[in-house]
Amino acid sequence: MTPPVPPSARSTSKGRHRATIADVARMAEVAPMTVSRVLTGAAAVRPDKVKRIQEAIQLLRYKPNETARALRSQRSRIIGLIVPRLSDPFFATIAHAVNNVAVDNGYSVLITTSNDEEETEYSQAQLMVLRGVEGIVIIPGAGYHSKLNRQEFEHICLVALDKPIDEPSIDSVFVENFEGSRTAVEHLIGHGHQRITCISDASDLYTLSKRQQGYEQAMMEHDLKINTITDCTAERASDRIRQLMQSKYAPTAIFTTNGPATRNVLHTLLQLGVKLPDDLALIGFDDFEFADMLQTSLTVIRQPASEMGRIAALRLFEQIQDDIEPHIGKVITLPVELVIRRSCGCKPRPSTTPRKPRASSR
Amino acid sequence: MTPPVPPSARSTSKGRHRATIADVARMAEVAPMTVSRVLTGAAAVRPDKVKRIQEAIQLLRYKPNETARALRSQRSRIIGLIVPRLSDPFFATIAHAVNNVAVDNGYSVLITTSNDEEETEYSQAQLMVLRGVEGIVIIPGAGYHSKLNRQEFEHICLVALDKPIDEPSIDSVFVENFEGSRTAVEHLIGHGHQRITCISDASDLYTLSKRQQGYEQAMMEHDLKINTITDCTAERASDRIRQLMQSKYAPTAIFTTNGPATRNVLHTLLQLGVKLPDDLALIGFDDFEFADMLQTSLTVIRQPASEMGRIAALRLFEQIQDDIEPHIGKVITLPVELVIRRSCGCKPRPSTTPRKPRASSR
DNA sequence: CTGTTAGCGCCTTCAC
DNA sequence: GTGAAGGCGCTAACAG
Repeated sequence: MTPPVPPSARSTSKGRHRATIADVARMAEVAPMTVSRVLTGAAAVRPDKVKRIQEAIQLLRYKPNETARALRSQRSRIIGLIVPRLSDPFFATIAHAVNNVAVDNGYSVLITTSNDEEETEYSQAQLMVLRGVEGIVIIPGAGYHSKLNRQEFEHICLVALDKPIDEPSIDSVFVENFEGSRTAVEHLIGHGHQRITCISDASDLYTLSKRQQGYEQAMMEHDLKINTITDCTAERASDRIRQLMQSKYAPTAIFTTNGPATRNVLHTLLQLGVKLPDDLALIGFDDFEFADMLQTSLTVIRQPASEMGRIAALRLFEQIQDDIEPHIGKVITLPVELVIRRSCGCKPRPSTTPRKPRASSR
Repeated sequence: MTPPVPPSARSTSKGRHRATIADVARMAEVAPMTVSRVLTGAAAVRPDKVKRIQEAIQLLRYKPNETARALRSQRSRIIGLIVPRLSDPFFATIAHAVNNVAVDNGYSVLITTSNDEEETEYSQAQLMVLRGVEGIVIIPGAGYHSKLNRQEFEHICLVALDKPIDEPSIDSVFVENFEGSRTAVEHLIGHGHQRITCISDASDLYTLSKRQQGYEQAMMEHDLKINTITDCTAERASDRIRQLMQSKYAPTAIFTTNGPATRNVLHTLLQLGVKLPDDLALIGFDDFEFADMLQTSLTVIRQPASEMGRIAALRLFEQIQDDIEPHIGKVITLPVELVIRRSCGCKPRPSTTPRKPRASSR
């Protein structure tokens, strides 16, 4: 039982062409327009014709060509998503959530990674527009001002995530970087610490500086001396931390402002044989898998990664569906959560199952 | 200095329409076709006209509509990528690499997550075809036979990654699941272990069974008794491991066959207060961030995630560019690597920097 | 080298 | 209810 070959079939190196709406119309003996109406439900069609058309669709295995639809209707049903790196679980989790929302809305996602490169981000965003995406969710890369504030993006739906684009009218979704950091540092202060150092890894200026500000606020409110290290990259971490721990103002607690900084610091502390939380207390911004299974389980500020992606995508679809002038400048800020484990000095609660790190969405 | 408005400009709720090739042709006083030739370089055009055309392009900020191009030329310059979950760092790292290859080839990536659901995977793959993707890289979901072996995918370029699609003619990229597992188990045997249990989490049948076979092979070659647990899910892990460790055949070493299994086992061992590697040795299949910073750093089999994505995408582009009948059934198998840390019982090498977990590509 | 014609597959518009 | 004409923006095919 070989399937019937569409009348318009031609053989190419890639095989037969798929059936078109004209093929269906011919087989059902109606006009292409009538088939279109059955497909889209745009207008009523006599039941007997509907039946003939549906039979033809079945027989020919007809499926509408979405590219042609997009060209004709100027609606691609595709959104774009730009992230710095997918190899970062935080961004990847956000991407997962964005995709789920898109699928729920009948949309597909065109994704790209900027690799934190200004030009890549810009050219890929442009390309997405040329491909007709109806909107873009972007996590701007670190270390530059995104060019997506340019005039050419003026009329396309846009939601910035995690960090802002330098243009006040763009909708944005952030977390409480300042408040979360202040909470974390206050927690350390509550444990009696006075010498607390804030350590960043010199990447993302926006989130890191907000978190540093939260640290500074907490310190100032308690009349404590501020000590911030901002260049604790993978290469320099070891030297900087050794130096810090050997200085006469060695801290009794550390607050790290993002995942990489936490990782770099932890690594060096392990090498130095520093025991958490006895020799030193530590709280990091951003949770990660296995944070609860380290030598000393880590107390962290958890960002709602999945929720961030979900909210950003939902906001994008609001823009798309309302058909509004997109750039309202709505800012949504999501709360973060202090997840208390052992590294801050808290005692483990005996009868409670340990807090699991970030769960995947769905 | 406001930019000139294209002659065809109309205002809509989303702002002006962008300039078309006809606008450029009009301004440069040539035929649209000539503009097209300048754009694509398909044929030579007289220098003076080229200049006029390029000026017009600049002035009108003309950019070609890629949807129209795709429709006309039947080449979307888009590939599809289907992964079970992006929240899994292994898949996300692969996705990152696939995207990089795509961008290098001037292509974009339409991504979707199947959430390990047969129907989602199938319908999303279909949708991608309707959107005109020139090929698909797919990581099939666990727990079912992918429907992408259906006739309707017969003529589209396809590369399966990590696990096979039940159709021998589809190109595939795997890792050495069997060999890697045998190596790991032999390593444990080399440490003198005789009672080694193999633990899986009841997810992906293909990779897990290959890895179990590798374990069994190593055990049989050394006349050791095989003991395989296949249902060590997050819910049951705790009971199963307790039970195992208290039985009179309690193992002296464990081999876990994937990341989740490793995680589940580790978690329970921590709760039970089992010390690695003294009370029990452990090797897990699949490396992860922080594997080197756990209570006892973990010895693992590392999969070349980034390389897997890169190779799969390259193979897809070979299919696309060669314009061959796609389904050759080429199988590429990548080697894995035993990363020795502490949990297997090896002594740390003093003067060496610890092996870092999976690095991100680029 | 350049322009004309035609049409990719679909849907908006307007007759009937 | 239904169909014919036309065009979304672009380029293949063919003249010249």
